[in-house]
Amino acid sequence: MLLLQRITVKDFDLASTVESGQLFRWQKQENGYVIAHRDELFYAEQKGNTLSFRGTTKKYIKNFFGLNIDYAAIKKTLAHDSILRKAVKAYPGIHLVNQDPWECTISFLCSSFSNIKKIQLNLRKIVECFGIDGAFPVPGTIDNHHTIKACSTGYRSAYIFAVNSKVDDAYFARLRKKSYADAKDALMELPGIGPKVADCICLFSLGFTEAFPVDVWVQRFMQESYGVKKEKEIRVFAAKKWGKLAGYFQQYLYHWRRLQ
DNA sequence: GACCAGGATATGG
DNA sequence: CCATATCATGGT
Repeated sequence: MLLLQRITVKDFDLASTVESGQLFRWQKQENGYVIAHRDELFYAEQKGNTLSFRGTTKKYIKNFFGLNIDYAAIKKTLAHDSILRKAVKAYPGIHLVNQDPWECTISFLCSSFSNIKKIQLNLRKIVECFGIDGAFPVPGTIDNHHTIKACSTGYRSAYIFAVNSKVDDAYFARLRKKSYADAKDALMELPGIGPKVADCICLFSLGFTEAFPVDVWVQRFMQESYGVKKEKEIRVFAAKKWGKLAGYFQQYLYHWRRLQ
């Protein structure tokens, strides 16, 4: 309880940001959240415009939660579209989280045809089996196929095992320097990473805000609201309509439509 | 291009 | 208790 540092925030809501399906290693507490990410472990809570935290630095918190991004401007652009306005109004404080690309990759490899509860279970077990002192295992160390399967990852275990030996932190550093299209193409060469998972990694961990992950909920929304049905057409539509802001919109849409 | 497996969890009947 | 749905991908 002691020694909470404070940051004044605006246009930010911790709860909907944490619970909007971008992050998986968190636990809800009475007043806030314990959040684990890569080798960070911190606690955060919010009361009004005050975000309080302990266990990490102010710099990390600001970068992780995108607190220096001008969300008022993003939402203003968004408000031109009456359909999107509803989604944003419902959860006006959602931010995109700036994740570690390695943990993000493993997380979304687990996500295919799964659900948030189960992904959380998978990651909890992976950290138990392969991590050291509760930190997320470093690239190259999720290296036992049998154990990965014992983490309830099912058929995804083969992908996790293969990707573990194909990437490292330097690989992701190189991706950041590429264009969005090139980074996505590179990711899709990895086993188990298709367009959806590649877009999640691009959006949540590599800073490509034009990435527009299309899952069942986003697909439903896009069909209902704009009459675009096919996954590929949806991505083209979103890129044309929203450009660099597409990823922000996706996050509002996903959370809103899922909780309908 | 359509269909299908794989597998654990939660939810609705 | 059983049926169904779930932030997909790769193989046939």
